Amino acid sequence: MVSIDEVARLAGLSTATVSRALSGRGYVSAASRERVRIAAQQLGYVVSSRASSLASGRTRNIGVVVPFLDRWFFSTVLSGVSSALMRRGYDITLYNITADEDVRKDVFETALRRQRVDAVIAVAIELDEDETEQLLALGLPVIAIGGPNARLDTLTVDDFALARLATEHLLSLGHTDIAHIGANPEFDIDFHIPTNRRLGFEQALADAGIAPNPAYLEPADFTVDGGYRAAKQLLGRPGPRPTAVFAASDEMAIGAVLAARDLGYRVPEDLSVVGIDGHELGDFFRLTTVDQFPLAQGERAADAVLAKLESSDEPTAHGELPFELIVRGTTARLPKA
Amino acid sequence: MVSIDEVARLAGLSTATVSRALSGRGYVSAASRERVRIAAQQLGYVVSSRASSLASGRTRNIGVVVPFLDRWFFSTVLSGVSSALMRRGYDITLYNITADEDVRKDVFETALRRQRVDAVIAVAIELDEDETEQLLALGLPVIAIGGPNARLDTLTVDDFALARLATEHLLSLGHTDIAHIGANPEFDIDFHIPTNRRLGFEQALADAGIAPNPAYLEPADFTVDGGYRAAKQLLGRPGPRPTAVFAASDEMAIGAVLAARDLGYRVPEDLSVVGIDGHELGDFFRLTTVDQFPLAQGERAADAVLAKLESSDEPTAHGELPFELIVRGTTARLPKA
DNA sequence: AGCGCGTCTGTAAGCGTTTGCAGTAGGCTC
DNA sequence: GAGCCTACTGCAAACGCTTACAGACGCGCT
Repeated sequence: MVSIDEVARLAGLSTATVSRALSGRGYVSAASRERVRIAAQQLGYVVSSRASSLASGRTRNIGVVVPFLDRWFFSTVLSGVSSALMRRGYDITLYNITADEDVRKDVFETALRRQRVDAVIAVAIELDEDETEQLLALGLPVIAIGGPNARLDTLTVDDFALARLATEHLLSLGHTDIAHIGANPEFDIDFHIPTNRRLGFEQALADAGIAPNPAYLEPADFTVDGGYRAAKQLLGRPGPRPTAVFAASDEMAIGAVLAARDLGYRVPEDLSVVGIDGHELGDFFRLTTVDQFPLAQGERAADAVLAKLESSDEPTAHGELPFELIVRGTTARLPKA
Repeated sequence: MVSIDEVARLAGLSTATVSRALSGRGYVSAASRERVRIAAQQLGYVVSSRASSLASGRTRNIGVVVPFLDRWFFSTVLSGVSSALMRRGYDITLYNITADEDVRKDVFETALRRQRVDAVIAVAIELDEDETEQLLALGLPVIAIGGPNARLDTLTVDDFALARLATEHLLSLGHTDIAHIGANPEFDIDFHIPTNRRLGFEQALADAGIAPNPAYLEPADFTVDGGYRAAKQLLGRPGPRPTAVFAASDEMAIGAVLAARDLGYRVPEDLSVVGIDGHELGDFFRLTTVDQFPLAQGERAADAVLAKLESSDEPTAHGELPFELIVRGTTARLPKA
């Protein structure tokens, strides 16, 4: 491995000047800068992050904490984070909080404290008091995406508003018998996203003067399969059936579309379906959805964390993330009886 | 940040002994070990990876190079890598090779050379000569998954055999008019996976004495949509139509199933469909597939790289990855005319 | 001419660990 | 009792950078 001394020797300068030239800190004459550049290039020198970070306290590395790697939403956010950070010359190290409690504990108590990262991005993690405290105690800039947390700088999408928008879209098409696939009202107290979407849904109905129908609330687990089963229940039960379904995720919405088809209902003629997310398969299924631009969420989080890193005083505040109704082919006007 | 000196003071020992006690290297009496444990625990001490890696040359961090983060296969492999490594106390830093040539160049020329990682896992990257050279020049253990590379230790799944197995499954059900959705024979010279799958398919047909029918070869881009379009072409064209389709990925197979349904063909009665991968949605669609266990691939790569790290002489050799035919509901016996 | 200032450079002291080496103590063998 | 070995410990020198500090120089000012 070639070290900074060799570059200094070849450039005929001290290591201090080489360091300054390469990092862009402090005064270096244009001539020296150029000689350093050439020498470094010639030797194929790359600064050792080990030594550099020990000496400077900066690692040029951001920790990203995610609950899942193999689910579309999270890997898409991660992809956004990654592309924004790599562009700026930062590396990213990954902390995958799994269901395993020991691993999770280890991440907060040990892994994140190894001084490997300059800052942390937490993606859609429901953090308890202790974990929030531990993140804060790192003394590093932290940005959380989703799951509002009063003590952390958070980028959130307004799930309540998202759900209301999706529901209002159905209402504006004349639907009044609208079902919701999503949170289980009995079990979702601790997990905000599904709950907020359900509440937004209910608010939209209330605003339209429609009383909530408990039979039109079907819990599901945010998978295609879950959405499929839920929709089958909603549509297959004897008695009145909904003319529209608002699913709390695109994957469930896709499941609902497939369930409707399997039961012989046409989408959107017999059933309108709207989802949330902006899933990559949405286009294929012509799914109407409220896109929350997960790739852009990742990029914004990366930008925000770098901004905090560069000027720690900046009051990053709590950012609101954009969303947009994308009307495609799975929703239509309620036919006149 | 509490340092090793404070632990040493509290334990009444030298920093050297503390270091040895915590790392488990060299002689330390049981009593000292215990005192160190307690002192470290009490102070909440965590070794600084900055200092530790500078002094020891070990980072306890593995670099993982992936071409995509937001595609199911890659994020699943990554998930496997991550869980296996975290379990062993390793961190993982991510290098996402995007389409952007500059980023790709930067990863190989700079990012990987920052001494941030002890070893590298390259997932399904088609490496050219230079890149292979650069990986080797790192002087680190490297494991590649997929894309056989004679100069690197590689874990490969035998795509040729996979494809042959899938095809033989269809043959054994009595099908002879079998179409393939996958590689474009004209453009796939540089990308081995699709090509090998096509060749395996053709070999199986040849072994069964069936002449390849160029009209039954439909290129597609490995997405659901691509599979859908390809299947529509295959089934919609006037003239003879295939009774079975072998798609080179599950996502394309799912597209094919949906296309068949949309055209009014029943699966599997009118058309059998088999895919490759073991995609998470395969179960939902009752898709017959050849599973290649991507999660396990990631875990195996992680184990292999750690094994190389621990005993560098071990001849890891070129490992073959397992695969298995999973027969579900999209394939059936060819009905007697 | 003398002064202050901005620019540039080098010297050397860290940064927080790990580890080679030397030293001690105790137990064995002869 | 000498000699050797093993188990344990501490001292201090790395590891490869960054940066505070100080010195040197040229410039414009008084």
